[in-house]
Amino acid sequence: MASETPILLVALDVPLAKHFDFLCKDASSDDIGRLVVVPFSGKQVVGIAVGVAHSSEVPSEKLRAVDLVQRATPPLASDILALVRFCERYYHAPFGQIAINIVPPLLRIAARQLKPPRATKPRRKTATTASAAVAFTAPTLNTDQQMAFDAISGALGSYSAWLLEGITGSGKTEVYLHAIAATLARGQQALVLVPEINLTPQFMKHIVARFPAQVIVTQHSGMAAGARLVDWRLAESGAADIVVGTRLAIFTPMPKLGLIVVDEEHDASFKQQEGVRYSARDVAVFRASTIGCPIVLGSATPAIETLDNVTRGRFKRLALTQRAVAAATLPRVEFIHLDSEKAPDGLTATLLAAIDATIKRGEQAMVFINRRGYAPALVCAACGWMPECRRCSARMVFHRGINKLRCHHCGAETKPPKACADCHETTFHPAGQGTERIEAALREALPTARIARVDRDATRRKGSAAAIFDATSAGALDILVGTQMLAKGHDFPNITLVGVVNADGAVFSADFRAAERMAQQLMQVAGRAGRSALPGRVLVQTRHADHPVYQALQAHDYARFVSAALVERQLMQLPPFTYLALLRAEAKQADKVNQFMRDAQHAAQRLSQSHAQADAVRVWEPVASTLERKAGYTRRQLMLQSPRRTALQTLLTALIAELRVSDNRSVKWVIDVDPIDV
DNA sequence: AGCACGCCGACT
DNA sequence: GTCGGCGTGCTC
Repeated sequence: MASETPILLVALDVPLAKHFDFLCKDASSDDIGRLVVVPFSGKQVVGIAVGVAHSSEVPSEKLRAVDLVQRATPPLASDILALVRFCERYYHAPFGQIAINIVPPLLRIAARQLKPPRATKPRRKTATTASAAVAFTAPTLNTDQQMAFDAISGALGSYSAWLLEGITGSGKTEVYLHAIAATLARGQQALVLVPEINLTPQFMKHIVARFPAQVIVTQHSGMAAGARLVDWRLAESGAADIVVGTRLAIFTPMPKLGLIVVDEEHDASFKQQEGVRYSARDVAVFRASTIGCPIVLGSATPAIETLDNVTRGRFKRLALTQRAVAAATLPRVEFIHLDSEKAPDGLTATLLAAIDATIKRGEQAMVFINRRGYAPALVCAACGWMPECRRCSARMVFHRGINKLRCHHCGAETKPPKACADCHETTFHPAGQGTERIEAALREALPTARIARVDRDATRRKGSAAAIFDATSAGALDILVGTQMLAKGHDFPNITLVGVVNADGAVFSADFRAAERMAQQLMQVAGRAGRSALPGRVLVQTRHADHPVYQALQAHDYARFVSAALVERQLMQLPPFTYLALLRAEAKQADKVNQFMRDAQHAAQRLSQSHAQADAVRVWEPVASTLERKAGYTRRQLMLQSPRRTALQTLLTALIAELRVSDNRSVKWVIDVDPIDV
């Protein structure tokens, strides 16, 4: 319908794959990418302008005027809009839901209050100015590091993708720092993505100390809203030289972006597991390729997909083979066979004796167990009944410190039962071990040892993890017990013993990626031992010492594990030999999800058959999700698999179109492209 | 998604 | 007699 007033096309944070039209008398194409406030469904909501038109298909009586176009601040840069478009196509998520959610929350709120957001004073980080007087000489690079740096710095100015593969302690960070320096010297900005857990004040101190005169900002979800916005602005204006952040930082506007680094690129936290299920690492590769800059993916234990990209020639491999501290040697890995030795409370006498000897020498030990709480279940002594969560298909985890049962999936908390629900007997035993129980057992066996626990429960308070790590560095602690929080990033030269209590469960999981994740974690944890001149030792309690994960660990040969895994993946036609997408659905009533899944499966099969043979997409049977019931919802998933990415994407587009028009209001569903847990 | 409207069950 | 459960319609 023709109209004299221009029409602004606005993307909103709704799960609808469309934009909405609003009247806006002074709209122009300059407004594309601007935040706007519009009346929508009876409320004012924040949207993003995606286009301008002279007329609208929408009947004129329905059209309403925008309340505000936020012109006090710059619109989202066109390369960021292009990044959102890419995610829309690749992850099949509505443009508006992606675009609104990448903007700092404060900007959204400020827009809604119809005020320009408070002007932000550019400021230097306090740590930056404080250390600005300190002259710092960068350490000289060893041969491997120098070759890696030469390759990357020589490639600045156009797209290239590098896997920087180096064992723990081989000095990847030093290569990043040199490459960042070379980028800044060209007048460009650098973006560093790190796993959630690595964005510690210590890590920031490290990078700030190295670039004392530069403006370094951060972007992660835990930041105060004001600081997040200030830092976003500094990045967007070009005033910030370096942005360090977690996965969401990949969407930070940076007009002079010249280098992207993804540290620990294999880390699962780069994949968003709710909402828009993007992989920040993969989006980063796309961003580098479109703006034309190098991307460096660093890891001691690269993802199998990343290694496959090297094989296919998409990424170039740079290997660091020497440990940066010359005297440091690789730790010796030994097994304690749980078949032949008892482990009361999870710890064998052999491991306890080794820990005792270590701390008597004045060195430190670390005990790794990938489970929080005291025991993963409570079991009735008479009949074997175990309390489960009412809303999830999972056992309740016993937390002795607070004397509660807790569901690790929905957060539900109850008191331990007085009597068994089945046989009414009143005696319960804790079954299995968690960090709390291992900590308690260590305190009992080694009463004079100074012990700290590092897991999500023990480090909930801000700064408490940092305090424990500081105390460890200062020698005020003898033993650290914890989950994979221990695996990352920290360099404690006095830790010479690492105990792995029991990782067998993950190694034999139904999820084909669990073994890969455990291999990566164990190599990381083992790397904590012997980072200085003192020799390190890793003791692994297991029943399956011959498993490829453990054999690779012992040989310090991740590539060997990868070879074994690849044979299996090829046999089963799993990634990287095929591409996967999951349709995940949940509903309160099981029959609703079941019906939805059957319909979706049939639709997918029909669509798959209408394509040529070469484009074949395999449609699996719908199955229960790993956690079948979660927070009162029954969950199912349907796997789609194809050797050709385009075939899979074509089918997904067609399938989603059908699901969107079909009547399934009571079912919540989402597409997960390149899922990391299946 | 969020919200309103609308029609059927157990209770202040 | 109502409060409230969630089915479905719609949002420019």
